[in-house]
Amino acid sequence: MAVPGKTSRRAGIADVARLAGVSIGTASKALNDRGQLRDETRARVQAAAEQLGFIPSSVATSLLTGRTFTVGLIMTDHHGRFSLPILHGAEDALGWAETLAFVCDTRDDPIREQHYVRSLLSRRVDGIIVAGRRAEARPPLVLQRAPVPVVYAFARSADDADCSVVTDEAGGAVMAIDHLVRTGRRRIAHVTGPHGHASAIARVTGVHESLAAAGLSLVGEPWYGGWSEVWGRFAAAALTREHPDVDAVFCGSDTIARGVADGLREAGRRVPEDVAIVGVDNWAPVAEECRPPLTSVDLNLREVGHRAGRLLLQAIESGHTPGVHAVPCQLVVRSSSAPTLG
Amino acid sequence: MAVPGKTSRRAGIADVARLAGVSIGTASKALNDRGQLRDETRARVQAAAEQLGFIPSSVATSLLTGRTFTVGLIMTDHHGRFSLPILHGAEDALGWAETLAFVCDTRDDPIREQHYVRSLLSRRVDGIIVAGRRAEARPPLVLQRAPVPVVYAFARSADDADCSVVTDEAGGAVMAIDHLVRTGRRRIAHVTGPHGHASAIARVTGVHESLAAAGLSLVGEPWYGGWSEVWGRFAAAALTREHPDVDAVFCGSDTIARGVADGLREAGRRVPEDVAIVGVDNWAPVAEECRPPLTSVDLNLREVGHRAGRLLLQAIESGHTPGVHAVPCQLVVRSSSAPTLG
DNA sequence: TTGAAAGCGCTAACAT
DNA sequence: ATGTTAGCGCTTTCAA
Repeated sequence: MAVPGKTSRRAGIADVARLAGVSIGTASKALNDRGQLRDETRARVQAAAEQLGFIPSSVATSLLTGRTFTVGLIMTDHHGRFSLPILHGAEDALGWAETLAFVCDTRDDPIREQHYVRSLLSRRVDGIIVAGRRAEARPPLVLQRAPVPVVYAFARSADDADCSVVTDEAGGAVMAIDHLVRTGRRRIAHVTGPHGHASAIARVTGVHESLAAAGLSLVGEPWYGGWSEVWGRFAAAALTREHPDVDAVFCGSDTIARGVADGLREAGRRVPEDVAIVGVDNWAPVAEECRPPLTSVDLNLREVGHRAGRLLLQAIESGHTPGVHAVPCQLVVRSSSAPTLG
Repeated sequence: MAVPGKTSRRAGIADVARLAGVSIGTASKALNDRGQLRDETRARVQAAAEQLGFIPSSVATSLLTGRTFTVGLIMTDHHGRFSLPILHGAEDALGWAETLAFVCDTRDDPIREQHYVRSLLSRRVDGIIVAGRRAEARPPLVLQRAPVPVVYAFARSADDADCSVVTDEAGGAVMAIDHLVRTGRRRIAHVTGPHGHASAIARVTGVHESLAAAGLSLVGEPWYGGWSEVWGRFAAAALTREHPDVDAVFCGSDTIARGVADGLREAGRRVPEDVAIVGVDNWAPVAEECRPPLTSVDLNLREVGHRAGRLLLQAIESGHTPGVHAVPCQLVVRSSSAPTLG
């Protein structure tokens, strides 16, 4: 009995043609449903292809057509909290293996990035998606005069002639505040990440805007600190001391929010009865394990990736769509912001 | 002024040759440092290539040589907690853009997997890495008679003639227990995930083995439950009730461990003074935010990926290395298991 | 030292 | 309805 499952050489279209007793050109037509062929011939060729386990080489057709149906996906955050959803969204848009993505983790190192870009260009990718790590704009990719479409996702390009897809961070903050106001909260505080961080700034803007529209104002100043739980706990303790009447806290991240939840509980406040909490990221491992589970603003990164993928395909096929495209956030309500019981 | 940075068509070697005033063959030799050429000619060609921003097409050379310097990376867990470190390790092994990886997220769907495999084969990848989601063996990939090397990472192939790289789960448990015993703990309990889960089973085996070697035995039976914090909190409460003299808990995951830490604290036990805790995964967002920060068994997934990448390259270049290759775990000590103070 | 030509696997235009 | 041929961009003999 022969060794199953392996042949020494991969079957090419020439082998298929030979087995089917036709010319290579005829085989090509039969396999691609083109030209005028007798049904019997078509069937015979397809049977031969089947029998040989023939899978056409896309490298040959790429050479021919100039299109590879591959894209590069450059990611800069190696923990993948932001890049992965973007990747998944992009995969959706790229049609599940129609177009395949080379994933390149640059670890935020420009040298490595340049290295990867060159490698991608040499592989003749049809386009490149750059998935950023933060809300700040990033310098555009250095393409060596190669006319390859690029779409920036999450972190927009500093050059507005480029095409970028971002989340509407300020809009997310507006959603959070509106939700709190609509569920009866009036004394709302804001605990967030480092001063000067673009995401923090955008959210603070949204917070003020939304509160002003409701005729309210923030309890105290925004509390700037870090993105950690320990900062959240610390802030909660200080907050209840300085503003005992606070009835809601909007946090710049789920991690901070979880810290705030623990801090409030330990300060004797009930969540959500006494104080409601809303976070940002809707990051399951944090939002769902929080006590109580966290209402959170989802950044819709998957949709950002999907949009980026679609814009990239469009750029490849019809043309460039410059500008910054904002994807709205989405509020996911859990127990931490249930309406006040009273 | 001309539009900068873009040319309508990509420069090919023919353009370089024309600009340098040599034949295509000569240009090729000059650019690849082959053959016998006058230094001046070589320099002239390289200058021309530089000027045109020429980047050789690897699709042409792939067609020629049959090697694409690409691999497929199939991942099955879309949150990426396991796949991402594997990807990073593999990237290291694949030489930072020397060989590029197509990332395929199958969402654990066999149909999608088959789809991706076909797509990868048509792109003539040199090999495939399959990054599994759990410790259980998985059915081997269905390759349509294509002689493409495959390495399974984390979840081994059910066929032992395949090449798999896994973590030494039992060994990791041994490390945890040894650490606890060496730091003076004697009454050790084990709280883990679902009964029947392969990872849980392997760790329990290691636990018993290691305790027996130290002349000890487990406090009670292993506590099987879920992988969540809430299970950890529940287990901690029950554990302190049933075995008040427990002085250490080894947990099947960091998430469980964090729950246990909170549960113990709320039951009035001090961690690590009264009870030490060790988790598994060394997952930063959990291990570092835990109160106190968690000692944890690192699964070394990055090394698993690295090893898988190296084995794949080896399979491509020299030959197949069948069998299951185990990568040892590594204990990362933090405060939750500091030696007893008394 | 350089140029010319064949060929990698495939498609498409043209010939039969 | 089927076969033949040129050529995608490049490397590599072989000839000059």
